Amino acid sequence: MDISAKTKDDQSPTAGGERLTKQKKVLAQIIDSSDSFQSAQDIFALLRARGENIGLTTIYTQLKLLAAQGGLDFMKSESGETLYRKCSTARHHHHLVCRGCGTTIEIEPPGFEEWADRVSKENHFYDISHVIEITGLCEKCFPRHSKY
Amino acid sequence: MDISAKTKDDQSPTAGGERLTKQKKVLAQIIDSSDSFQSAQDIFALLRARGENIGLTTIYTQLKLLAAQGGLDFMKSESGETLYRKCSTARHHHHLVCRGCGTTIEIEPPGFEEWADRVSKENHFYDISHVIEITGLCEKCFPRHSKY
DNA sequence: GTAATTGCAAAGGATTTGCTCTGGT
DNA sequence: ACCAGAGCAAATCCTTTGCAATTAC
Repeated sequence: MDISAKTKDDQSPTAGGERLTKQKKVLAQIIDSSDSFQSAQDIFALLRARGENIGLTTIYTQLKLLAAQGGLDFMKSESGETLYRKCSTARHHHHLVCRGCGTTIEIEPPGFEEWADRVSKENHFYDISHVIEITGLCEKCFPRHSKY
Repeated sequence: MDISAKTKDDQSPTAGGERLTKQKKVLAQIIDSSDSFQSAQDIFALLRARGENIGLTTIYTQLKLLAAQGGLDFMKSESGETLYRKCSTARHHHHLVCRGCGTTIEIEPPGFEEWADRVSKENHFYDISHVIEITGLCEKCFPRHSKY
């Protein structure tokens, strides 16, 4: 039971170095060449078909990693799969505004940008822009916050 | 191999009869008394804690059934669970508008209303209302749809 | 009595983990 | 050589299915 040498939380920034493997290149290429959302399984199947065999585990690991680093957008499909797509460059924030005192809180609808992109594309709309505005009364401005 | 008698798609309205079981009542009560989204597992745990033991399978079955009949709203959590909540009465539509010719297409951001409710509640905002506006150029109004 | 329903046990499907081997630098 | 990364096998988690026992009507 040697528990001494286990500095598991070695978060040294840009520590030793990240390695550019063949698998990473292939994945990067696939992600980059698609504008739509794909699941790890999708990519796995695609690669098998294409001849190149990369382990499912690796795909899962890399996609998750990339998403965590903010390099990929992701969302859940209705069937339960996690779908990934290259990051939408834009991405701005939206706000929750109190119509009483003007207090503003920054909010981020999960997957909204992606959804908007997709719906727009499905309907053949281009050069998109959007606005989300949620207004309400904050705690201080709300008459009498009995229940809730 | 008797495939004859299988009228599986027996959609006869109020056909033979649906049975009101103890389990269904309990579930209805639980769903009705909560304003937030809960997973089958959540409800299962809740019931165990409360003493009443209803099978997980039954909970899954009923929730899915109710959702299919439109009696429940549902969404996927980030962790992959399906969350259910009693139907929101309100619910209005939003639009995708072409700023060139004004063409309007009705759209429905999946889970947006629920999300807005939740974020608002989390930030202690009440008496909420919101607007979503996506504008763009439809196929006819877009200069030259080269790529995309 | 009879079909609808329950719920255990087991199957399924997505994703993660343990761990050893491989390959990048 | 050294360690990040690959990937097989097995484990997890949520959900569905098979099916015998139960129960509402």
